[in-house]
Amino acid sequence: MPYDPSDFPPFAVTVDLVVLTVRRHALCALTVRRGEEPYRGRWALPGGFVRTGECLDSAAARELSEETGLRAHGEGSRLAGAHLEQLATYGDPDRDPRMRVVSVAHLVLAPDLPAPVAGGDAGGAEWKPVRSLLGDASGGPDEELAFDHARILADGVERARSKIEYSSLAAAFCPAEFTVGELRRIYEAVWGVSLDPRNFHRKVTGTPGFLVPVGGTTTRQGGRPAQLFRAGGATILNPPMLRPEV
Amino acid sequence: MPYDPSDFPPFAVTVDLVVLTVRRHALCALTVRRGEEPYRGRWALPGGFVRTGECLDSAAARELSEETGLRAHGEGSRLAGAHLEQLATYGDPDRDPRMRVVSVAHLVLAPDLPAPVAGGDAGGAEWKPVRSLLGDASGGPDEELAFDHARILADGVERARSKIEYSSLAAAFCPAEFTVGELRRIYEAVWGVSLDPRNFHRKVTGTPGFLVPVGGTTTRQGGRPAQLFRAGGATILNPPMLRPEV
DNA sequence: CTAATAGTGTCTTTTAGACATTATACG
DNA sequence: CGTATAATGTCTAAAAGACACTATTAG
Repeated sequence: MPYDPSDFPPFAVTVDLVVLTVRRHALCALTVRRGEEPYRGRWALPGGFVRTGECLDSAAARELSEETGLRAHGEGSRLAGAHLEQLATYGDPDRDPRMRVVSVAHLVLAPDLPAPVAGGDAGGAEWKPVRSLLGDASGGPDEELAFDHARILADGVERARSKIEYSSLAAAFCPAEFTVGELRRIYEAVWGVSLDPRNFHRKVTGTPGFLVPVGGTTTRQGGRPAQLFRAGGATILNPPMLRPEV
Repeated sequence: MPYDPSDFPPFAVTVDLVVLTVRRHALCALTVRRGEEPYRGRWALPGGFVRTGECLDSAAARELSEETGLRAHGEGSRLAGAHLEQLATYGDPDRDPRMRVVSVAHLVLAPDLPAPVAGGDAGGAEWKPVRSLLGDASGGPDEELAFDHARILADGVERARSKIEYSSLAAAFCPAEFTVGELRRIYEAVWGVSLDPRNFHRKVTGTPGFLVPVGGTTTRQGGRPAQLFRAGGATILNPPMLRPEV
């Protein structure tokens, strides 16, 4: 088929970010308040246009940095910073009432940030518990996100929940050094379940390459001091750590 | 941020299809020969522009139907036809030398089609073994795909390989009614391994909702007649069927 | 008959889940 | 001291892997 510019309809391409973290035992997503119509005053996912000459991942990393100051790294690397990966693309013709916008959503897993989020071009940014944005078995959401962002967020949360089963990505929610108990509380918050601390300890310390002891100990949680670990090089967990059925 | 049309650079949005099937014990992908520059005469993945007013999945289903005559159905349903899901989006600025094109790749898992593929606007369509398109441990590819389609294909193959571990999607490669042995040969072809027929039989027949006996038997492969099954309603396999390590 | 595939069963090893016990901090 | 968390160990049940054996077809 010919690539005559008159052949194709004009599209705007944006990146939207599902930025997840665990704060106070709850899975939270980064939201920004919209300053413009439509959906003025409503909460939305951070995002923006892809620029000319910019690839999709760079646009997502740039938006992330603008909104949070986090530096992202891709699927393979294990440096400090947040994990970033492409999530899915949303392009229903009427998802934006003004024009045809195709949004390439990205998923970011970030450690709990010390400073509350700020900056960027958004009116205000806030961590909100996922349950208040999406609702759960006991009720609907407290606040409806703008556009189709509730669906994007739901897809991102499901991706995160399923991906920590088969990979060591849960460590992306932790600071560079963390304890087994802190990692377990990540799993519990993301899955919304309770895990047996002893079986969890055996599982993660027995999986080669998942955790690397770093030598020190800490007593952040009170009680007996815990060993500190950092994330190992392994990215695939085999056998996986499966979610409890119920 | 304002959505002034002058603010965003113009993009073309296409869908590309990774259509996989298993033919003669080999995982194969659908390719079309390019009739235009660039990459004239090279093999490429089927695809085309997303039309105004058309959502991404519809565009992919339309392209699939035009290229193969297959009717697609989404992730949930289990009707006759092929499985279609979004794979990933590729938008590097220089992936197409003529203009900025963002391609939303989709993955299709199809049963072995009786008729060789034809039709559509492509010069010719052909099933090609994935190993000849991507190469393997023993060597590089026999033919280089156009654009970044080798990477897209590789991502689609990896998605298929990993998804049949945790879901009953392998049945999408089979006709409506199939035997346990046929399903096993699907796994063997997709993963490129040999599986123990007895353990495989125990695993798949012992997973509730995976296979539903349909009553008849067949002797397609020679030997003792095998029971016929159809895909059950279960989409998630728990525990999963993990790939052998080596 | 042999060859090929289907289907069932048995044994061993690994892993998950439930839970006891000890260790080391804090107040 | 009691309480909280960490870390290790023990027992059992479930599942995976290796493999013997029988069943039913084609030729």
